[in-house]
Amino acid sequence: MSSKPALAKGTRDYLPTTMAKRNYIYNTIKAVYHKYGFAQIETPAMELSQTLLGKYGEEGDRLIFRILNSGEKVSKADLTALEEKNYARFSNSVSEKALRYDLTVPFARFVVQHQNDLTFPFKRYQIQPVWRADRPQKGRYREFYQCDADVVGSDSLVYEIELVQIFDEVLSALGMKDFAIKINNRKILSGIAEVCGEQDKIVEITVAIDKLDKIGKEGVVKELVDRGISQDAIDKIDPLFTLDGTNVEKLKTLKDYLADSEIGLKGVEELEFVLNQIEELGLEKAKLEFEVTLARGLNYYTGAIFEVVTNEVKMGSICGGGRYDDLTSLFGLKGMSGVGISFGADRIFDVLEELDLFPESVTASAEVMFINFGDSEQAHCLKLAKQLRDSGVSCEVYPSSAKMQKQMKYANAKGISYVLLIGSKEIEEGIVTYKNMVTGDQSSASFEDFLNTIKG
RNA sequence: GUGGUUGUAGCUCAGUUGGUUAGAGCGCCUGAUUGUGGUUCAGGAGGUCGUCGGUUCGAGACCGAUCUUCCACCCCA
Repeated sequence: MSSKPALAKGTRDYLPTTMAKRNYIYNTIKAVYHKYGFAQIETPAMELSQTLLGKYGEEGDRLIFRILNSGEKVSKADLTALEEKNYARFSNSVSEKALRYDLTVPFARFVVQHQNDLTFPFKRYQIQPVWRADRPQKGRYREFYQCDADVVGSDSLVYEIELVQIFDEVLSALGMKDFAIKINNRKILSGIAEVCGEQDKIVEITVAIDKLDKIGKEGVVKELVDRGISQDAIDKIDPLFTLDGTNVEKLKTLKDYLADSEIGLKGVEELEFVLNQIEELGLEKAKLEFEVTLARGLNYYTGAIFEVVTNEVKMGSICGGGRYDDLTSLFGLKGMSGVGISFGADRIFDVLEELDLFPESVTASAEVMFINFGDSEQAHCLKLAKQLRDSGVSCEVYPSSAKMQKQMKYANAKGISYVLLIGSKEIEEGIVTYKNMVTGDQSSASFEDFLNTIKG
């Protein structure tokens, strides 16, 4: 009884050429992370439900993949809860584990558990898949990779600066030319709420104004009304929609606007520091833009918030990040401010693909293939293959003395650069015949000369 | 989670108001070519028409459910 195989919704296989391109992205990111002193860690795909639930807001909880208890444990199912339609309680009775939703919360758990083994400020990076029970769309999957770098144990703005530099360095290295790092500060958003007299509605306000780009001013106003913000407050917020000019000009306006809010001014001050420092240091290709309407959904951010968008392709944000002052306190460790960023590798992949920015060399396979003419020739080729590999040349020996046509086709399909033809004649004369698969040229030489040719 | 959309050969897609044996291009295999791929020519294999059920004398086509794809919301990388 065989049935057609299929993948779970929103998941993908990665073919060799895709993998090569993905690794190119990961390696570029890793190299830069290393340059800034971040060390790699990994955490399990699954966490206890209690570690994840409640950390991403109500919406987030809904998108967490639950793992069903195994075997007899399902008998613990709380059927009363099911009858009462208390689905949350029922779920908890049959599931105690869940797939991680992002890398930041598991990292906070990790820091708390290993605090005695870590040196603070602790700089770590992590490249692993995360899972979300979202409805898939283009550039949006149920399993995707995040490439995070975080620092915990310091509230120094040095790290905000470093993280901006990392965004710039990685994306520039990947060949992107026109992208913007958008930056804002949650303290400014708190200040705005304060100035409007709606401190307790800060989440509602930020969620609404975050959409300015998408739904325009009228849309935001409508959303604010729907979310129960007073008309007075909306009038107060109004000037922010048209905030324009350079970063310096925007900051100046905001300073006046937030004059009565201590926290707001603190945010402005922090932002100003980061912008000034980056101004001095310079960036390769990125533009750093202060955007007061940038809010980001995750509600654990407390200071700087980042988002990176490319102007070359129509696509949502490709990176995000921000500062969180209190994430580890959820697990009992206070006073551990952290700041981190995340590259959305899958979206970056799509961008590079669309802009044709992957270097050709990325997908190259073995450089050399030996044609197989028979058992004794094969033995000879295996020796030469060992020598090639020892000198750092990737190669393979065709596994059987199949028809030449078949062997050549295989080499062609795999993008092999050189095919070596070594039959009885070549062995007798102590030479190799080699064919350049790009030009089609073929010649004979000693093995040493051939080695020099391809290494040169 | 809400509304819509898609599914036919390995891939990209045709397939008339429901009517014999479901097609094309590309790819794949074999041969022309027993030591030559990428070009050419000849031949060949490959389909439970996403799945299950229904309507009908008859369903790839119509209806329902379900899965999947993509899109707009929600939210987000």
